[in-house]
Amino acid sequence: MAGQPLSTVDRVLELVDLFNRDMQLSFERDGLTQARAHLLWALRGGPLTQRALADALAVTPRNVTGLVDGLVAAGHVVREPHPSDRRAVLVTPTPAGAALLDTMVAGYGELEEVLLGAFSARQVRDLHRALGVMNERLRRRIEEEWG
Amino acid sequence: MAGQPLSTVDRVLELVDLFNRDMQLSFERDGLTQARAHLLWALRGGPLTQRALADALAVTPRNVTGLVDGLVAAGHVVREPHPSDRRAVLVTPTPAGAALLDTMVAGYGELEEVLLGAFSARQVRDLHRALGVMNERLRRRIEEEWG
DNA sequence: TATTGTTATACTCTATAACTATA
DNA sequence: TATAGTTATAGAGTATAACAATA
Repeated sequence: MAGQPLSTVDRVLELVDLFNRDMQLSFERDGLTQARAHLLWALRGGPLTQRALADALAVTPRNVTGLVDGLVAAGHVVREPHPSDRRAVLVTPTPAGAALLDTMVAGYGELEEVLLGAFSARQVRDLHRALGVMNERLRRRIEEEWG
Repeated sequence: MAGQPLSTVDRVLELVDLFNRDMQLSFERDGLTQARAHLLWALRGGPLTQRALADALAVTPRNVTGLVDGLVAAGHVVREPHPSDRRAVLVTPTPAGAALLDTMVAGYGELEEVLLGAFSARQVRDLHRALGVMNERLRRRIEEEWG
């Protein structure tokens, strides 16, 4: 293992690991677990019902109940009645939660800077395209192999 | 959000998501959870003590005990006495576990094929280098920001 | 009837702390 | 004393199944 040159996929895997580590550390600093941060992130476009959150997070409704409970207890979100469907609740960030979302968005921009800082515009464009192609292939492979 | 062009970091994040999804599906097909697959993967270079596994997986020794228990019950690994240290155990793949490792290695090669298939040698080289630079920066950022 | 969210229950992964057997 | 691994205990995330309220 040691001393062997890394394959390109190794480097992608390494990037995945580093990403996860960095993000988890960020979330912990903000008092969020990864799962709760993920849910909060899903609200950056506006309030969602728990059902919509379950779909967005690819997780069961029961699971969303627990995550929202935690975020409510921490003061990051509130449950509000849905205006037209009395079965549903809308999960909405509190001001504190919205501020946290802002810092997440900012950290996101900073990450872009860190990762792409010293590349030329052309290199960034090529990388952007290559990543798009890889994503598309991986998506197709998942579709074909796992339905 | 919808319709907006994806930034390069968005594409990296998307790749991370797809990777995790694909791998988790593979592991489930092989009867492995993600954590157990990770441990088994760490054994691809040969047997390790549980202490070494705890370090490799960045996890507590107690946790390794549980994961090894599960893999032993499933017949993927065995605990063997360490030849020179009677406190330690060596975790070794069974033939079944080794076969599983082989399929993991093969799937890895296939992934390389899927992801890089239609790129030119030069494009792959550029991508390889870019990923190396990004990894290095992310590693440094983590080091600086989180110690 | 179908859907939204909850209660009940269980399993996996993770952590800390106390302990045993060895080094 | 220090290290390898286990037992004890606890908490978070996840799932399925049964249920109530509403559509």
